[in-house]
Amino acid sequence: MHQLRLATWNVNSIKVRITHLIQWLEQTAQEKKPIDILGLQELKLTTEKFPYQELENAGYLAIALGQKTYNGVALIVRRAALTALTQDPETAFLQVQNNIPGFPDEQQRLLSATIHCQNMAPLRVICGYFPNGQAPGTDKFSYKLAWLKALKSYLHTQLEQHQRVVLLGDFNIAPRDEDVHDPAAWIGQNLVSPEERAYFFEFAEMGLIDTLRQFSHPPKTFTWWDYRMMGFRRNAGVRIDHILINQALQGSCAACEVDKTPRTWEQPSDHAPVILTLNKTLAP
DNA sequence: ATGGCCGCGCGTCGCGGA
Repeated sequence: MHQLRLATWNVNSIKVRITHLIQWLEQTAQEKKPIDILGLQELKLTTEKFPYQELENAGYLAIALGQKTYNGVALIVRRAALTALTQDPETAFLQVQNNIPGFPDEQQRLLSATIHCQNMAPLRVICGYFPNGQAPGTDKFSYKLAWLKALKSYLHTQLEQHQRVVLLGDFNIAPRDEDVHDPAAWIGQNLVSPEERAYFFEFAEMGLIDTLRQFSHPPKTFTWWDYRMMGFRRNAGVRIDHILINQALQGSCAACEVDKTPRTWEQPSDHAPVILTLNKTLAP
């Protein structure tokens, strides 16, 4: 294949959603659009309880960083997409980094690894489950801003150390009013506050590109819909799950889409996956 | 219509999510 697909999906409990995940991976493969690299968020279980075996049976290798009940992130990669030298669990994920160096945190929210796929220059993939923040003025909001500040500093060093960087995950930030179904109703809330949005645009100033906005999409393209109030049916959602790439990858960017299919299934996650298609390149 | 959903845990409600 001359293309590589990266995706992000907040599964809202991997234990509950493993069947959906496997089904989605199989379905996308059948459609000749296999997911090669996937970042997961909100595992809601400890690392040792992660369903490594189910994913391996489906042809995927995984690393996970979990905790009981809350948070938790994972990276998975399609074994067939890896190079001959990296096709085993020891070498599929290189330079693995748990959480943000220098930012001690009980909450498991960030996982970085370097991945070597066939006919593709190595990718530094950073998978994040950004704090929700509850509401401006709360302790959780202060924690969110502190986390974002630490992340920004980490991204600076990552961009210096790695040629090709992908930052994907549940950012819990809707960057602009067009990313919110009813901007007036959201004024004063988390996800849309000027402080949170400022970080998103600082990432842009650092050269990180919001890939969905590289392409045209219908108005009201969202990635999360409230379980309540028939949010999905009314398309009352927000766009908070993102895939950002650095400028070295911009020329390889072929498509970015939200896949709403799994959100229509029985007992779905409240988030839909986002998929980025890259044209493969070995050029420096 | 100002509230409606979902997942988790030692739980029969409260918390967190967004």
